[in-house]
Amino acid sequence: MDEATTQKKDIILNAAIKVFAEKGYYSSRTLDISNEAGVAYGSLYHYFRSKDDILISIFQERWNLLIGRVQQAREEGAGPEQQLGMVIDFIFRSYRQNPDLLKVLIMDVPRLDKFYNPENWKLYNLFFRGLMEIFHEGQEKGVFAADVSPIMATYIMHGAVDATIRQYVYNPEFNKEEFPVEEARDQIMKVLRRGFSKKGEDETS
Amino acid sequence: MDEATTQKKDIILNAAIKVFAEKGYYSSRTLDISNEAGVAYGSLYHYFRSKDDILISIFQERWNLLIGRVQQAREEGAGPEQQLGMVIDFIFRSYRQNPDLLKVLIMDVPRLDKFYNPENWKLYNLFFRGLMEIFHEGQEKGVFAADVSPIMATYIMHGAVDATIRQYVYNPEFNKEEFPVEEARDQIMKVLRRGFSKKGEDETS
DNA sequence: GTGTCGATTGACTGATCAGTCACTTCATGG
DNA sequence: CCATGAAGTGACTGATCAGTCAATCGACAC
Repeated sequence: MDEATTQKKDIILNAAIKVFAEKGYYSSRTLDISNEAGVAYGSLYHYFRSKDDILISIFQERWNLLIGRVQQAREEGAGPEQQLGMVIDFIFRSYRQNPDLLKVLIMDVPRLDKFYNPENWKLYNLFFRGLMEIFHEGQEKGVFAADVSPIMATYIMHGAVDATIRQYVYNPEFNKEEFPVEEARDQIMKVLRRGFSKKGEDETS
Repeated sequence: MDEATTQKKDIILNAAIKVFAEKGYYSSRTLDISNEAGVAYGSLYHYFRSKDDILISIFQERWNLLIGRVQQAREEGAGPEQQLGMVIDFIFRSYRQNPDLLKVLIMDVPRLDKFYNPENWKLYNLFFRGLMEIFHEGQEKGVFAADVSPIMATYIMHGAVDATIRQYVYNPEFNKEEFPVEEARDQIMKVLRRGFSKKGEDETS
């Protein structure tokens, strides 16, 4: 795939992110995407097999970025707590930079039947695998409590971040101005640090 | 609305939950729903205005149940921690009893454009309001840390539960047999109790 | 100047489905 | 036993759209 092709695909993908975020996947017309991208309707099908393929491509491309960041955090973060903080921070910065993308990844991708194939599951779970490694290392180093399974810790962390961003994206009653993303991020980190901490371990049955 | 009408509506709603859970809202045909319910196609439109109306009715009816349970927990739970536990326990028990319903509430309802009207937001946020009261009381009684806002605590709790149930519903790589719901529930409670606990408050900057 | 081939175009088509509606059946009460 | 209207029926329709395809463009080679 040459440079020009990659660029054109990217233009279409970014247009699709915008359109999907605005109207939701099923209400979006492929014609809307081609208009937004400034290409002919038929060109979409030159670069992608189908509408589904466009959505799945968005996921695959951007999810790989996320996995890369987890890897980077593993390598550069001083300790498990810092590594966790880096991942959470990256997700919130991604939201600030491109709320539309997060909306699509959180709301549209998981609703597509075709998304659930072995290839995508593998990719999806790679992110969780990276997080689990962080928790596992934290337990071995005696930083994180040993009585919480890394897999549950992973889901709890992911859920906390996911649900919060959902509020930013959808809840009109949630005051974004009075509650900036940075504040939300810090509070989540605070709760998770305490929740996973070794120090609290003996205090609950 | 007389008894017979209520019953018939309920039959249709339950059939719809099954169909939506199986194929997803957009891939479900209204004909599938009438077949599943054992009523004529046209009858659906006697009891409901539209396909959207069916999905929203599912949400409204069942969400009111959830809100009632939060209220009940507020009245019967000994302390904030117990009350929180009762709510979490109710959600996990709902999943065990009717996984299809949870799947629809988590995945299909939030993806419907028509869902996002003021009436539904109000109902949706009533649940969060109830949870916030629990956290607020916990802070006043000195059980929960004062430096985590009740609203964030609410989202974190909701997200943790939501993300975990999502794994049960969707992730084929997640081993449900080796990790029963009760275990997941207990670990979430453990992490949240520690995370929100007053005792950990001074240990993080 | 001419040939080749991938990129680009958008009008068209075939299939799909939510919702309608004219009709039938049933229950109730006078 | 009839009248009335609510409940129930399912064939049909009108609108919608994803995806196709035959035609055109344009860049590069020889």
